[in-house]
Amino acid sequence: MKNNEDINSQPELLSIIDGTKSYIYEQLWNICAGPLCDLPKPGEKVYYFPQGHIELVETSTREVLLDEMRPNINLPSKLPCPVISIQLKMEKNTDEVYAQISLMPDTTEVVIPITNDGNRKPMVCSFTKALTASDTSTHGVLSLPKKHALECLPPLDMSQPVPTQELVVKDLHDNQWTFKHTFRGTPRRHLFTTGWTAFVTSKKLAAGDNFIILKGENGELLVGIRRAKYEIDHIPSSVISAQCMLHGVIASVVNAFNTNCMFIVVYKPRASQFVVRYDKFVDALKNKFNFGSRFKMRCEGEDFSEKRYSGIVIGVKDFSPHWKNLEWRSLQVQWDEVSPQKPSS
Amino acid sequence: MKNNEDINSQPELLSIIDGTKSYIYEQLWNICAGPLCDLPKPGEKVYYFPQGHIELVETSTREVLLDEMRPNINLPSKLPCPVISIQLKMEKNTDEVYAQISLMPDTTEVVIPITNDGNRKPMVCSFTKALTASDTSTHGVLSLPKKHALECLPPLDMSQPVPTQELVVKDLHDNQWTFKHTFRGTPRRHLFTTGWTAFVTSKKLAAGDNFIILKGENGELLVGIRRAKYEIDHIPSSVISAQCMLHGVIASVVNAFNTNCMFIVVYKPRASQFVVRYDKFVDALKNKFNFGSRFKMRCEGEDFSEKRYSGIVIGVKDFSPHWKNLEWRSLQVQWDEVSPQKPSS
DNA sequence: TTGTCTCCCGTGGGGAGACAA
DNA sequence: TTGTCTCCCCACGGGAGACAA
Repeated sequence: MKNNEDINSQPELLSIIDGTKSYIYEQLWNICAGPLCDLPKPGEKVYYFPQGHIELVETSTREVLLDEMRPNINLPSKLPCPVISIQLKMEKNTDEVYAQISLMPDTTEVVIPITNDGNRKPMVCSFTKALTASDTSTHGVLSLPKKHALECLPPLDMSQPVPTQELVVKDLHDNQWTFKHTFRGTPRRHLFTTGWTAFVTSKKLAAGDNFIILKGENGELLVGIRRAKYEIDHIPSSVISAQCMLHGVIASVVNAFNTNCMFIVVYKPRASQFVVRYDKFVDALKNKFNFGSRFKMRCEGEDFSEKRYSGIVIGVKDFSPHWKNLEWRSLQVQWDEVSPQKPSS
Repeated sequence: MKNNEDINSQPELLSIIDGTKSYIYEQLWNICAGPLCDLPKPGEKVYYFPQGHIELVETSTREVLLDEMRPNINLPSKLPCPVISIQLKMEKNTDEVYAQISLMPDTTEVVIPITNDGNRKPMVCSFTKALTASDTSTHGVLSLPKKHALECLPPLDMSQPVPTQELVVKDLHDNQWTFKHTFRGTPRRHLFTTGWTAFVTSKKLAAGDNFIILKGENGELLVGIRRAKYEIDHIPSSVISAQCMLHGVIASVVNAFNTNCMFIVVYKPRASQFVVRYDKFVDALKNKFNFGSRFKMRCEGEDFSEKRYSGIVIGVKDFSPHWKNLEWRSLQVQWDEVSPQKPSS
C-alpha cells in the first residue's frame, strides 16, 4: 500500500505542541535524535555562538562566506541567551529531526519560567532495530526481534495457523503507514511483510539505518527512523542567495539585541553545536585543554553505539580570525586509535 | 537505463558561462524559461522592488513576515540598479530555470559595458512537444512529430526494416540521457522507446508538460522541460528560519547601498517580477491605469500559447501599507471573459 | 533466534501493431 | 499524421519455507 502520495500535501513541518499527543511525540523525536542530542529546555540559559551558526549556513550553501563578510561582522563570539521556546520538528523530505529554538538576548529583567514537565510521564515502550541487508532488499520483509515484538506490538492470535494482523502506525509527519504483521517461517518469527517495502522506498532507507517503533500508553503505535550516515542537507539558493542567508543570520541576531526581541535558531542534533547549554559550557571550561592534555569525547559510532574516543591534545588554535582566543576553539588531537574529528569545547 | 543516479552528486547548480557551450546552453535556458521571460542583460539598468522580493520569500516560506517586520523596513519602494552579471541556472530537483542577477546600487561613476552578443549566433534547431497522456503512460513511448524528428534528429537508416538508433542527449545539469529512437508501427512513426520512461520518471513529468529538444550546430542534442503548472518551491526552514531569510533580503540590500557593493537577487521567469527592465518600466508608466481604463495583459496559457486577456480597471489600490502610492500597485480588473489574476504594472 | 537464500507465482511494465480521430 | 488501446511476454518483486550462523 502506498501511503506516501499525500506527503507533499502535508504541512511542511510538524510542530509538536498539541496537548495529548505532545509527550509521546516528544519521546519519538528524542529517540530519532539519538543519544547524543543535548537539547536545552525552555527557560534554561544557553550560549549562542554566531560563528557556529554561520559555519552551518556556509556548509549548507556550499559557499565560503565568512571571509567576504569580514568587515560587517560586529558580534561577540558568544552570546548568553535564555531559551524562550522550543519547537520540535522534522524535515519533510529526509525525516531529519531538528528544533527551532527561540532565544532572547540576556536581560536580567525577563524571567522565563522553567517548564515543569516532571509530572506527566506516561509509560512508553519502544525499540530500535538497525536494518539488515535482508530487511531492505527487494524481498521486502522486516524481521522483528522476538522480544521487541512481544513487548511493543499488539499480541497475535496464536491459535491461527499463520497468525496475522494489520498494524496502522503514524510517523512524526502524521502520515499513516500500514504494516502486515505475521508470525511464520520455520522456525516461526515475527515479520512485517506487506507495506514494509513502501515504507523503505518512501523513506529511502538503507541497510544500517535504524527503524524505531514506539507504543503509547493507549496502544497507539508511532514509527520513526534514524539514518546511519548523517548527510547535511544542502539547501538550494534558488529562492534567496547564499549571500542573503548569511546576512540574515547576522541581521537577525543584531536586530534581536538592538530591539531586545527574540530571534530564532535551528538546532540540529547531529550538526549544529552552536547552541550550548550554559552549565555544559561551564563544565567544559573547567577542563582547560592545553598541550599534552588527555582528551576524551563521545562520538556517534556507525552503529550508534556511543563510541568514546580518546587522545592527546597536541595543539590549540583559534578557530576563526574573527574572534581571537575565544572559548570555542579548535583542539588538534592526536587520537589513540581511529578517525580524527574536529571537536569544540 | 537509469541515468538519474548521479544527479545528487552533481554540483547543485549549473552556471552556464563556459565558452563553447555557452550559446547553445543559453538558448536552451531561454526555451525552458518560456516566451514570457524578460531577462535583463548585463549592463542594462533595472528597477528592483524590495517588496516583491520579500513577497516571494514569504510565499516560499509560507509565512507572512512583512507585518512583523514593519518597524525595521527602511527601504525605498524601488531601487534603480545596473545589472553587473547574470548567471543562468536550473534548480536541481525540479529543473525550474532561474537566474542569479548581481545588481549594483545606481552610481553614475560605474559604467558597466553592455555585452555585445550579436556576433556569435550559431544555427540551432529545436522543437517543443506538449506531452500527451500516452507519452507519459507506463507504456513509455514518446511519439515524435514527424516534421520535428526529421529536422532536429540525426537521420535514421531507412533501408532497415525497423530503423533504429541510440541518441545520447544532455540536460542543463550536464546529465546524460539515452533514448532509443525507432521508426515503426502501422503507419510508421518516429518514437522514443527505451530510456524514455526513465526520463519521465526522473523528471516527474506529467501529461501537459513540455519536452524540449535542441540541436547544436555540431549536432549535439540537448533536452529540457517546461512544466505545465508552475509550482513555487517551498524551501524548508530547517537550516535558517524564515525570519532570518527575510532579514537577509533586507540586510543584503541595505548593506549594498551603504557600502556601495553589489547584491544578488534571484530571478524566476515564472514567479518573480521584482526585477523589471528600466525601459519596460518606463513604458508601463506611460499607461496611467486608472478607473475605467481598458487593460490588456499577456498570460501564460495552459498550453503555453501566449494568451492575451483584456478587461476594465475597476480599482487602484496600494499593494502594501509600507509603501504608499508606489508604482508597483495592484490593479483590480474586471476581466472580459476568464480567470482573474493579480497584475502589477 | 534471526539473517540470508532460493523457489514460486502473479503482477505489471515495456515493446509491438491495430485502429481511429 | 499521431493519440490511444490491446495484446503479449518476460522480468522482477512479493511472499513463502529452507537452512545455517
